[in-house]
Amino acid sequence: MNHGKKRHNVVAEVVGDLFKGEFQAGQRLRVEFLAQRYGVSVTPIREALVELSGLGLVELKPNCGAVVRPFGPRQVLDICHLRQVLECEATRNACGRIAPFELAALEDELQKLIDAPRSRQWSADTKRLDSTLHELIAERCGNERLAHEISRYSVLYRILRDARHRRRTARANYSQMEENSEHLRVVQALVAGDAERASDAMADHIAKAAVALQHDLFAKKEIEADLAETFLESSQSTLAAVAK
Amino acid sequence: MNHGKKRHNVVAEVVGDLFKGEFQAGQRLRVEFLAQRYGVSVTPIREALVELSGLGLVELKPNCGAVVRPFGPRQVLDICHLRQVLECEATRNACGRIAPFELAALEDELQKLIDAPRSRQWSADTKRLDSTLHELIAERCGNERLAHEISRYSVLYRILRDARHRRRTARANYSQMEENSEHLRVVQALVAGDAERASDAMADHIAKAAVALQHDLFAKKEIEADLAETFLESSQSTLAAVAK
DNA sequence: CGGTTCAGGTTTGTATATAATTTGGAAAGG
DNA sequence: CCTTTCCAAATTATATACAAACCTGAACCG
Repeated sequence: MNHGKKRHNVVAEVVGDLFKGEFQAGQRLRVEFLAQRYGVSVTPIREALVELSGLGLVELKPNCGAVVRPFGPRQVLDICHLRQVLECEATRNACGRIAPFELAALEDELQKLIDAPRSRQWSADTKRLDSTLHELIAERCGNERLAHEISRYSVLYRILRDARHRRRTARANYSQMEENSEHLRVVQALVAGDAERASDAMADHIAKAAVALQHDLFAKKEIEADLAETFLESSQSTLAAVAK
Repeated sequence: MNHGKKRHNVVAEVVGDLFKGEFQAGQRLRVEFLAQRYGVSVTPIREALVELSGLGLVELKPNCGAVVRPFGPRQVLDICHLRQVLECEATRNACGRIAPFELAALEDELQKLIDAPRSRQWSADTKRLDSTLHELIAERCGNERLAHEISRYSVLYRILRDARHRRRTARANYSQMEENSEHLRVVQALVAGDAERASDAMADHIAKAAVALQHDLFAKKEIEADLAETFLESSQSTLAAVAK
């Protein structure tokens, strides 16, 4: 039943454990240890380590095995930064390549969600529309490779987001409410055919999501200096400069 | 002596064969076939396929093996586009984080190379400075992950560049001559602390390299429409818009 | 104290066996 | 003739055992 997906499962479990802080940075991951931990043989483990190395989560030294790379607030921010760069470019390029009726449908649904009362269903719909919009933009950006990279990062991001969701905080809910408005601004810019404004709206959306992630995943004191705020500000100043 | 690097070798050989057009798009790559072709056992092959999947060169379907993804002018352009996006962001962020004496040394060497006569040594120096500058910018961009992604793409790009070099054309030499001037403009902007100008210079540099690659790697008729020129123009119009 | 050597443990590669799954085509039915 | 169903061969995915190369760390020697 899960034949042919063991490697994938192992990758997901290791990523989860990494994000939960189960592994220390610099720790060596021995294949036999992992095999026993996850209840599979060493073959899928070895392949999973190659994949994790490609994701930049472990370093694979020849003849020396895998060591886990540092993972903390800084790395979460780096991931969000990459996501911002990739998705903004995709948004800029997707502008004009999405049919008006598709945008109209999205705009309609988003508007309804903004006015609708919060509920379990509302939360699920918000999540669904988030995926829909981001995937639509990636799919239509005209660069399959860019779409591929975005999908690579959405894997990481989704795990982070779910980890945050588990520690439901007031801020998380607040952030989810804002999400629909931020998405709406992106869609409206796309409708208007204004690529730069759409990209800026996307940058703003991802920057705000990054800040929320920082606050929810890590205790305040863990956050060095004010990395996250700096990220947001620099993002906004870029916007301001372009908007003239 | 080869121990611990077979997977890496297989990846390099498959990439080379892909770029040489040995494999058709959509073709299934059976592990046993590849094992025989490259003279290794199936384990390194499978691991190499996982890595190639991460590079986006093959698609890995569960229980169905690997199929090669399309590779042609469009894909080369996509690679260059990604490279442009990543390196421009790195350049913008690296601005102000590179010591003046390092920049001065680079500026000096570039200036000398521009004035120097062409020779085998000159060509080697040009290549060396190219790596030095791009690596320096990636290293100092303040985002390890961004640096990691750039390095991933430099692997692909370097193989493409070497493939072009094998088919030495007049255009290739001409393009290499321009390279030093383009690099110089990047360095000068960094010296001036002008992040946007540095990023724009980098965008221009990579766009021109992309166009040269297109013309050297593929016969004119193979190039659908005028993809490459479009890329260059859109890149320049973006620059123009930002420069106002 | 610094460098060398050596043994143990780990990774990497090879070989083989088994289970699960896909695939392609043949047979059956409409 | 076309569609569906089903089976068998091919292939992938996993497990396991083992040999060889290599790193690490510690004892050892100068």
